[in-house]
Amino acid sequence: MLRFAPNPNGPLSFGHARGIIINGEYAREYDGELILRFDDTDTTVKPPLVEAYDIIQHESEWLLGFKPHRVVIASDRIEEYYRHVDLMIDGDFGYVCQCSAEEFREFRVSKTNCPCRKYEVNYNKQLWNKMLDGTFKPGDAVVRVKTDMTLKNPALRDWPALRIQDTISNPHPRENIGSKYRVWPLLDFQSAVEDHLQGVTHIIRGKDLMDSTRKQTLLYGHFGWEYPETMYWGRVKVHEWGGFSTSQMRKDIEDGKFSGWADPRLPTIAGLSGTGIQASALRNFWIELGVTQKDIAVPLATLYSHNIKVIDDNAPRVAFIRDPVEIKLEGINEANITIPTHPNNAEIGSRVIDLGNPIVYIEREDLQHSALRLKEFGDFDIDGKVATFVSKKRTDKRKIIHWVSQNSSDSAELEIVKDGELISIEGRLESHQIKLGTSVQLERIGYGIVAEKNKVIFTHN
RNA sequence: GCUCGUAUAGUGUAGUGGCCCAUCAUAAAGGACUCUCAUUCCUUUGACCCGGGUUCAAAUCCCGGUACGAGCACCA
Repeated sequence: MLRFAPNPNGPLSFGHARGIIINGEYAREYDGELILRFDDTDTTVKPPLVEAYDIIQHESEWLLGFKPHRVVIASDRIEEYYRHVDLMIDGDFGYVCQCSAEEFREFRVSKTNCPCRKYEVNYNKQLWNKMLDGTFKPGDAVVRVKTDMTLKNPALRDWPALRIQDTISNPHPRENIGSKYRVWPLLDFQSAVEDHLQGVTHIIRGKDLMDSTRKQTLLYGHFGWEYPETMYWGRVKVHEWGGFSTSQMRKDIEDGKFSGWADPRLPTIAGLSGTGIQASALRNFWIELGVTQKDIAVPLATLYSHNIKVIDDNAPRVAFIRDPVEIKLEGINEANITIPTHPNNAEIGSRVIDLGNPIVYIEREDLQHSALRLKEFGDFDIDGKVATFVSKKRTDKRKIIHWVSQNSSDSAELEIVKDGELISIEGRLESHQIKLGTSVQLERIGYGIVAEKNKVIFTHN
């Protein structure tokens, strides 16, 4: 029983894909189950985005190739967490602490017990009720787990389990939750209790959560539970992207720097899939990286190479002419020609090029040669804007170029992300009946995805 | 500062004491095929952080060093 637990403060991004894919893959491999859990217990610092709940479920399914077996939403489970606070106070391994964060920090550093620690169970119950009924305001009190203030690792000393949030000013965005609760669990407590309740047996997560494991293991000890088997992965940086965070992207989108979560410049799942990265390429990529604790920096080329393997066999070939120059063909007889859509996959069929009007477009850059071969058509000699037919067969080693006919092409746009900038290239795109969203290969340019009838978004080359 | 963790070719990764003059992928270079600067195929280059120790035997175990990273939030 595994789980992946994102904060729904935005849709999934590249890094989340690792979490869902690795956990999902282990679940699949060992006939286990995968829980998708929304850890939406912060309404102030990283408030959830109400649309994200649905989007994340769809994106998870897309990434995994199957639906998560169970979906759990932490904000639906608050009463359950309260119940465990009662158990914790009754068992005298939890207490209400009224120190400020700064005050407690000093106790943590000096390894001394805070004064709130010594109170009786009954007094703690009273204080806990004051947290719940609103007597205490945010910052006035917090529930702590009793560990040991002399523990070697400072992170583990009497760590905080629940705090008060101002849910009047910052209501939870889910309508049925809203301002219903003022006391909310922190990640370490919520996650620990929920993992036990759901019967999680294995946790695979980032190594930034290593101390979480240790904190939670101490709590499990108090409850008499057995902590799941845990593995960690290290940080992954993609050289071409640098650092990014969901919160920052959210801000940039709100500021209008990006068109939305699906902006092709963003390393979100929506952005990646929109530029033609396939779910199975992402799966192969993350599975290949595996679960090591090393911090790594990977080039995008690795992901692209996986993507090419996925799409090439079925990517129709299409011509797109950048910086097109009109050329008149002399000496041809055919009104149209038929050429294959894919060089090694005949099943994809063929395309018919209309030459009723003997005008074609080629890229300006190719015009510097005086002898050219129009691919799948014939050899031509170029003189100015006129191309004279020489031969159907190849007569020499002249350069082979892609081209489109005027009748069988439309003006179109190729959108490319380069160094974080969105660049639009105008040109002529071969007329086609390709379904939107299909990955194609623009001959001599690279792979792209048909976003609109006359707009292709570049994937990679 | 305290605590925890990691260290194999350019980049990733396999390898848990002898099958290792170290696997695979990717990148780079060269070549074959090809009516695309694509795909496919072949070849080449290229690595066990440093220093000690244990052992008949160490990439693999231990100690120290160094480098890098993470945690010490009333975020997740």
